[in-house]
Parts: sequence; C-alpha cells; structure tokens
Amino acid sequence: MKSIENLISENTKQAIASIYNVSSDGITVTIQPTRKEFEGDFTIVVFPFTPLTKKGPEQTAKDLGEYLKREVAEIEDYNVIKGFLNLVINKAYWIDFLKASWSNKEYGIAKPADGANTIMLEYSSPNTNKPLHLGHVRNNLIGLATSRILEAAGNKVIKVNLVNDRGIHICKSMLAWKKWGDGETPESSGMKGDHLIGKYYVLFDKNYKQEMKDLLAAGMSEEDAEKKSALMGEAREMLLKWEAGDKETIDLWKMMNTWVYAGFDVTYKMLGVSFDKIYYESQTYLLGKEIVAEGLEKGVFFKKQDGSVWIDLTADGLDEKVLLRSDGTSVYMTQDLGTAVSRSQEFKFNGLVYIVGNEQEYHFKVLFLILKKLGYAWANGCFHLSYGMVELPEGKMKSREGTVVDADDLMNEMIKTAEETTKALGKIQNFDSEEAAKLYKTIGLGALKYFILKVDPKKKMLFNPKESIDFEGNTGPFIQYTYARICSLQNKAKELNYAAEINVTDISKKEKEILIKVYEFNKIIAEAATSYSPALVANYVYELVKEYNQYYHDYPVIKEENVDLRSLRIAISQLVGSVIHNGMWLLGIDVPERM
RNA sequence: GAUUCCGUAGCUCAGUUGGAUAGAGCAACAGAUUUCUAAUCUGUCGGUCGUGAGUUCGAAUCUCGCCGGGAUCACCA
Repeated sequence: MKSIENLISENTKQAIASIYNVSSDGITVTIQPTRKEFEGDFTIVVFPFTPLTKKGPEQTAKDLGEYLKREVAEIEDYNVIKGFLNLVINKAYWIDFLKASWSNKEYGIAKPADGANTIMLEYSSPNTNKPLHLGHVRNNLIGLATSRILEAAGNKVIKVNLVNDRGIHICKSMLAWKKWGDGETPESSGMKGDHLIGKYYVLFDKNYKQEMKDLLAAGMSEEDAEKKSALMGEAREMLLKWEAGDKETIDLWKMMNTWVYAGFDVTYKMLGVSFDKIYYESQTYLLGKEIVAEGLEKGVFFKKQDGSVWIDLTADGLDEKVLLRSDGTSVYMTQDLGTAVSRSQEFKFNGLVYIVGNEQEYHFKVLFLILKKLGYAWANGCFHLSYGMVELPEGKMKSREGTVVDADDLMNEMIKTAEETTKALGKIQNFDSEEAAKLYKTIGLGALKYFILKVDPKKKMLFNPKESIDFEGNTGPFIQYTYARICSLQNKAKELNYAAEINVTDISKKEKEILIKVYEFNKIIAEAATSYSPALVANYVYELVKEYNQYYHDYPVIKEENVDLRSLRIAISQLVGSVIHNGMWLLGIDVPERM
C-alpha cells in the first residue's frame, strides 16, 4: 500500500498545478493529523499556497478539497475551517489496511536489507572501581532501545562497550583493599563483586579525606597537601607499577577485575543489555600515538617546546587541545582517537554513535573535528548521543558522597514494589511461584525502564527516591496491563473458536482512530531512529494504549454477538497487541500475557 | 570571562520541518464494576509556555536583549 501522506501530498501538488496553472515544484505540503474536535483524518495547511494561488486561504482550501475529493478515490470528503483543509479518508482504506496487517506479529519491525547501513553503537562504558548507578542505567537503557530501534528501521547495528578498567581510580580501590581488606572476597563477604570493589573505593576516599584534613590542620596549603598525601602517593605509585607490568600489581588487578565483571554481568543480565564486542581501556590506552605522529606529519598538530603535542582549534571557535603530554604519555583524547581509527579498520560502518553523558559534549566535538581534519571520511558519520544527567531532588548524584541510587538496589526495590502491588490487587490466584516471580520482575523493571525511556534522552531528568515510580497512568505497567487484557481476549476467542476475520464494510470512529494510530507506527520508528529518541516510541505506545483502553471499555469484543463485529474487534485487538508488544520490545521492556 | 544547553499546570513530562482553542500523567475532588482483568474508564479543578521586543497570514517553536538554573572550557577521564 502506498503511504497515505504521499498520496495526499502528490495529489495536492497536482491539484495546485492543474487548478491554478502554476508550477508546484519545490512546494512542501504540510500534512498533520486532524485535531479531534474537527471532522476528518488528515489536515493540509493551505496558508503557504496562497501566494501561488492568488486566492484567499479559504477559497484555496475549497478548490483543493473539491479536486481531491473528485480525483482521489481514497478521499471521501473534505471540510474547510479557516486555512485548514480537513480530509476524510475512505473507510475502505482503513479496512484494507487492517486486512493487510492484523495477523502480522512482526508489524513495524523491518529486517535489514542487503546493503543496509551498519551503525556501531557504543554504550554503557562503566568504570571498574564501583557498581553501576542510576545514571548508568539510563545510559544502558538508551543504548539497548536505540540499538533495537535502529535495527527495526532497517539498519545493522554493532553494539560495543568500552570498559574503563585502568587508571588511578582502580588503583585507589586496589590499594584500599590491600591495606585494609584483610583478604576479603565476594565469597567471604557474601557481597556482589562490584559492590565489594566500590566499598574499598569509598574507603580510600574516606581515609584520604581524613589525611587531607590532618595535613590542612597542620598548616599546609591544599595544593601541598594533595602532593604530600601518602595515600595518593601510594596510589600513583601503584599506577606506575601497573603500567610497568609489575606482576603482583597485575595479579591483584586481574583478581579484582574478575569480581567486578561477575557483578556487572548480573546487573547487565537483569537490565537485559548485551554487547557484540567489549573493548578494555587497558588494551586501547596506548593506541593513538601513531595517529598523533601522523597528524604532526600532516601539519594538523604542532609540538610545543616542552615536547607536548597540541591542536589549535581556535579557528573553529574552540581552544587549543593537548594530544600528548610532554613526557610522551597519552591523554583521553589520544586513546579515543586511536580507538576510533582502529574500529574503523576492524569494522566497516556508516555511523559510529557514542552514547555518553552531556558533560562530555566538548570532548566529542573536538574528537570528531580532529578526525575530520585528519581526513577520515567516516568521521562524518560520528555522532555523540549526548544524554542528560539523572538528578536527585538535591542535585547531581555523587559517588564519593554516597548520594547515588544504586542500580541493583533500585531494580530490586522495583521488583519488590511490583510484588506488593500485585498481591494487594489480588490478581494472581493461579500463578505458581516461578510464574509469579517472573511477573514481578517484568512489571517492576517495566515500570523503571519506561519511567526512564519516556523522557527525551537529551534532557536531564529528575528521580525522587522518596516517591516511588508509579504503576498507574502513563507508566510501563499501564501498557503491560493492556497487553495482558488483549492476550486474555485472544485466549477466550481461541477457547470459543471465535475467528478474527474482516468481513465488514464499515467501522466506528474509534476504530478508525485506532487504525490511524497503528498506521503511524512505522513513521514513529523512522523518526525515533533518525533522532535517536526512544522517548518517541514510548510516548507513541502510551497514546495507542490510551485509545485502545477507551475502545475496550466501550466496545464488547468476545461478548459481541454479531459475528462480523466480533471478528473485526478481535482482529483490531490482536493488531494493537502486536504493536504494544513490538513497541515495548524496541524499548527493551517485556510484556506479560497475564497480570 | 568564553562556549553551550535548559526554563511549558502544584509535581513529573509531551508538544514533529513555525499552524486551529497549548496536551498527558501524578496530586486534589466527583463519578462508573449484573458486562471480555477497575494496574481500567468518565468528569471537575489547574497555564501571561521565565521575561521584553522583533520576524509574519500565524510563534511554546525562529532572531536579539534581559532574568534564573545547569554543563563544559585542565599535560583529569
């Protein structure tokens, strides 16, 4: 079937050319869904045409409406309100659409064709010195959802994770464990590995702060105190040993990493995220030096007297940026350059998307600019999906100050709340304990994931731990509930041998509204893919579900005695169910068949 | 100081390339269950879209100023 928007747009252009005898080249026809309070399905805004038509907006709209009604079979009627031309689409069009779609469980989900674009998506990228918190959760959920949306829009996606497993912060945890850990392990303590490491990171910070306080009290300046700090000195020493490959240090590092990764795996599994390839900074941090050499040769970079290497970006409205320290060691930018180039050699991709917080906008701006200046064509496909911070009522989360919402704790609390709510509603008489546990997880995580994903990624968002995440209204469980009701209808239809068939020639206004909404799904996926915004999908699914719940309330389905109407409604319900299922799948949210 | 993002109902958020009388949820209040799952549905209340100008047939949306808030600008990552 041809897209209805194209049909309207093309015929409107022809109408202008034919009625007013002017060229309609280059005209864009703005088509929007007709507002509920007016009659019609789609609306054309005619104001932009009046300079061409030399007539008033109302007369123009009338002329066009008359033409479209006469010439286009799908357009049944029209009406004009001010400069707005409201078009009524033939019900047969929507009935045909339903016939073609209702039994398609994959509705909306495209499969990548040969020659589809390949997009590499980097997300998650945790540090190995502490467990994941709510900010990481947002990152991971956006990553998961974006990867699925890009795939559903017909792209191939390579999901990668760049784990920050080296540097001074890991040494802090290692040092604290060595000093005060007394051989504690995840087994001996019963703690999840990442939480155990996090405990020592906090312990380091606590002792370091005490040490600083003492030094300051002894009359030292802050700057001197930082240099004199024995703890920090030991941590730096440990980093040097690590870089030198000292066996004892490396062994300790490896052992503690094993703990952290075991912990991360549990969290990732619970969230439902996965990766095609995991990069480790311990293996990439030396990359990039040859890129710097190359840039020096090309004259893109320059060397200062002390030997440090820079790029001057003042002409681009940015500053000078260091690329190699005077002692020849790498900085963050060096390794990101190296990593990007080595990825482009390993994989052939059209796009490279970094899902990283908006605090690093400047960094990526510079990174992409340098890659372009070095002449890498693929640099034009680089994009920083810059998402906003998750804030608490008192402001930003800070790991060291303990004002973080831990990912594991939060998920477990959500699941517990789901259990309590479900039990209070008395809904699960004939569930065995395994089914019940699965349901609590589905609902609890559904509430959390939807809560996060319905917000535009670019914007910062607020999470108030004191107010639990809702299960009613514009929420994950609301959508899941609607899906479960549809499944229940389908089961009943099956038991009674009721068919879903389309033998009608008429549908109600509500049914048409639902079908138009379903029809929009593909467009929403495409928009969500180009704008990297899972929130568009989330809000779309909510709107559809809201419509469907009104329908469910007002129209009997199984109870309907007229066979044709009953079959029609079963078919519509099934189609809506598929869209809910697929839409939520795009968000990485499971839907239950019963709840 | 420079760059940049944000400001929509009491709270949390939608609002497509500028389009009709700015929408949801939560909270508050009032209703709906002899009927397919009430985690639902219906209604009431709630707005100078931070503010002042400009652009035009038309501005929450574009431009400029101002007010308020955040982020970034290190031989940190």
